[in-house]
Amino acid sequence: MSGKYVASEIEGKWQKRWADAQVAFVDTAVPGNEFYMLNMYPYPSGSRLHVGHGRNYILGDALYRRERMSGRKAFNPMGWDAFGLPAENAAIQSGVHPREYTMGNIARMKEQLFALGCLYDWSKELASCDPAYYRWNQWLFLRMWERSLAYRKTAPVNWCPGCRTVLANEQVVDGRCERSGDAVEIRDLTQWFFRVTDYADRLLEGLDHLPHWSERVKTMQRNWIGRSEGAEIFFRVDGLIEPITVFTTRPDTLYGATFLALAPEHPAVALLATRSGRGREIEEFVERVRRESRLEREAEGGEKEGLDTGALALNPATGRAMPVWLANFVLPEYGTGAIMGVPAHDQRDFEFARKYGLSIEPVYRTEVAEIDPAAMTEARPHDGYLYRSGSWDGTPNGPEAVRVAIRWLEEKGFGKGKMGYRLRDWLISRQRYWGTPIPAIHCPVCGVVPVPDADLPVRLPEDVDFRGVEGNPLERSEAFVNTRCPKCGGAARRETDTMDTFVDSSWYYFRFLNPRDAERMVDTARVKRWLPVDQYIGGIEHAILHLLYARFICRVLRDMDLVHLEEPFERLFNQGMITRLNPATGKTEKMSKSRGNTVSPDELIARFGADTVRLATLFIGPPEKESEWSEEGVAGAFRFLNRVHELCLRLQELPAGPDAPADTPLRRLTHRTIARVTQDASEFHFHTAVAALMEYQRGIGEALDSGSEAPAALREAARTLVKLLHPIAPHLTEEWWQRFGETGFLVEAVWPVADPALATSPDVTLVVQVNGKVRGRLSVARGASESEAMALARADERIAAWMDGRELTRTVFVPDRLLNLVVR
RNA sequence: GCCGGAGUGGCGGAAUUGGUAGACGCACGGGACUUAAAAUCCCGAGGGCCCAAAGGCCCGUGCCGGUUCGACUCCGGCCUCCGGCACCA
Repeated sequence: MSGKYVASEIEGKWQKRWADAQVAFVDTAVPGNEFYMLNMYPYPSGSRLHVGHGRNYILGDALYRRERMSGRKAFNPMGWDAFGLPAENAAIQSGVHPREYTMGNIARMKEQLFALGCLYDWSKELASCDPAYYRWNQWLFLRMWERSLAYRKTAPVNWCPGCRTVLANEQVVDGRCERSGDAVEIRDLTQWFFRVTDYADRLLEGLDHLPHWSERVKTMQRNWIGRSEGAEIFFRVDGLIEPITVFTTRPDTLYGATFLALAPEHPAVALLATRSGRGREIEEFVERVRRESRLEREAEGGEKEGLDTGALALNPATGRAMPVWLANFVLPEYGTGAIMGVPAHDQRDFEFARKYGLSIEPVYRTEVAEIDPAAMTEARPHDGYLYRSGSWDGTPNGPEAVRVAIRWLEEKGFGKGKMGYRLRDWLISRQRYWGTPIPAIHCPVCGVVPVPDADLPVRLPEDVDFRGVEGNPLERSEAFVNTRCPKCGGAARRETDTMDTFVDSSWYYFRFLNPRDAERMVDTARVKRWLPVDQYIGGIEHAILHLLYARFICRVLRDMDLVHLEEPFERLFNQGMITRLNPATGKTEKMSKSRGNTVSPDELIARFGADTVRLATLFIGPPEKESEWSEEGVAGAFRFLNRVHELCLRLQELPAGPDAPADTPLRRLTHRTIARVTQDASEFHFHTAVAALMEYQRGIGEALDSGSEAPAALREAARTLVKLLHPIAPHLTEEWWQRFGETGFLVEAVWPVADPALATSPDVTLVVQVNGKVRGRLSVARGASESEAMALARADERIAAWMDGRELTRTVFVPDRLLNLVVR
């Protein structure tokens, strides 16, 4: 081999050897010394593993290698989130079956992972589109159905016209489909849901026990669950048998409630329409509001539209009649779909009342303020204390006022305390082919019947044509749709909805422990031994999608006694995105295929090698933040690896010398570097670890040049350098491990341990300050006393000059750090 | 509006149980090598001021104030940016 660093030669050789040795890398567990790491698994739809997206694989691999070298039994599995819309959309355009498209993408991505030198436990590989995997989605669905955690209902749901399917609320961002960007419409459809709202409190409470998750993600989940404390109040309405129930966070303002407003979708609206003389008007209003897309209806500053139904409700506190209105700003899915209007203290209610001439009655005031409702220009804050509120009068604003109101409501039977949530049930139906078929059968006699366990999996049919097709192709597959009712044996039709792909990803982390198990979904004993996942690495985009669903399904499995844990992921690391200047827009944007500013790793690997790409990616900045990609950074990384290579060539030619494990400057540098790199790598701060290694490389070179270092110290430095650099640049370092005459894989070698006696130097620089300003530096022996330092300081000309003619009033001495002389 | 996070050189960033601000890299300038260039290596550099030079002084971590011998770090009040939620009752 030539003296020059030729990345391709070295990397090809080691990638082949690692691939051959894969089986040996898969460990059996040793309890108490385990490490289970999970990269957010790639989507095959992202057919190119571009550098931006690839950062978490490189990060994950580097951490995995370091953990292995630290003697932990680690495994790093890979699963493919293989179902999804992109594959099906590609099929519609090209006619290629989604399976073929998906498998091609997986193969391509695997090649790129190998090319980057990433080690995964391929024996645990799984893909969600495999019937051996998705049958357990179906099995889980059936268990949830038995427990009423899966159910079917007709409800206004989000419909994406571009994807031609319904979406979960979590997949709607600012009124648009998070995938296609189309404005989402609201349609009344009968769909399958998971009852995630039953778990709202547990999901919320659990966040308090995740100290290793970022505040950012936890806040996002808290906001999404959106719990608010309040009360339900029942209002009797003339002509209705059932009272109308309202949710409010301010039951203490009940005396100020002057109207009720219902969502046009409220179930009582139909009755009100027939009873009042305004049936036609009401129907028209309902129609008009429902035609508005969610985007229009929730738009900020949208005009408040209302219609008086003519019905009257009774305010249980004041005994007065309140008109019942319909209002476009009342949303059917939050609370009860009905509100009580308190115009005096709520800006939205105030505007509505002003527009339609409804009365305004303040119930809070401060000591001084006398309030004239007619003079108000906006709603008043809940300032001061209650008045005009019967027995509640004089109660100051605050939690106590709410408690007083709830106690009164409960005593009188007019209402009760209640929590409100923003979170809604998880809509899992999708009107698409490429997903897990929902295991249900529609029988004209028996109704909706579950598929018996023995008939699982319900497989996707193969005889499907995709090209230019409208709607769900499953509906046109006779072989799939036509079946027999498992109960009565009569002719029946199969459910053609498939599941949201987030169902697949909600439990795959359990499946890595028994990927080929045909007997059960999860292996409870192995889960007990390995879970929770020690370290999860993923992007922030899953903060309230995947990560909320996974926490939910984990709890469901726990309640089924299949797993022991409440939280699946102990540590969560959100790597930041890589941005890059987009030549088309002139702006720095996140790297993505759709924006056309990606950097292909293939090209960079061909030019510089995988080690350079890995180094540049890790060195670019702190991994939790987003960082801008630069070509110059890659060149810098390449230069450094060349310097390492050349240094290793010189170290290789060392003459054999006597062992002299002395305390030398190089040995001190070696052990200080071990301490730094070990610490940095454990915090994912590979960028500072690289900085330490750059200093180390230069330090070893200088030690060599000096000619005075003990050969033993140089030999130690050579091996330490490749060990510490290995997680970051694995190929070059494996090569040098071997050339230095070591045997076995470096990835299986022992991570070096810093000798604390050597990691600290015998001399320290003591800073001398006068009145808090640095005026000099002294080199003293570690542990020097205050009087020794004082003597040295007085002997220093410069310091003496600063003290000259002034009175020393105080000295502050921090051993090994500083001496501060306070003078007057 | 509510909640969370962040503001440090030309740039990416380093340093926080309060103790030398700017490690490491990029870009830049100078030098060595070379016929020359590239590549490589070495040196320099926060801003301002004094000095022939050696060297020295002042200012400086978004802004204002506080605590302290000493503040990027702690406290109070602001400003800006990023992210989440929001006609949510």
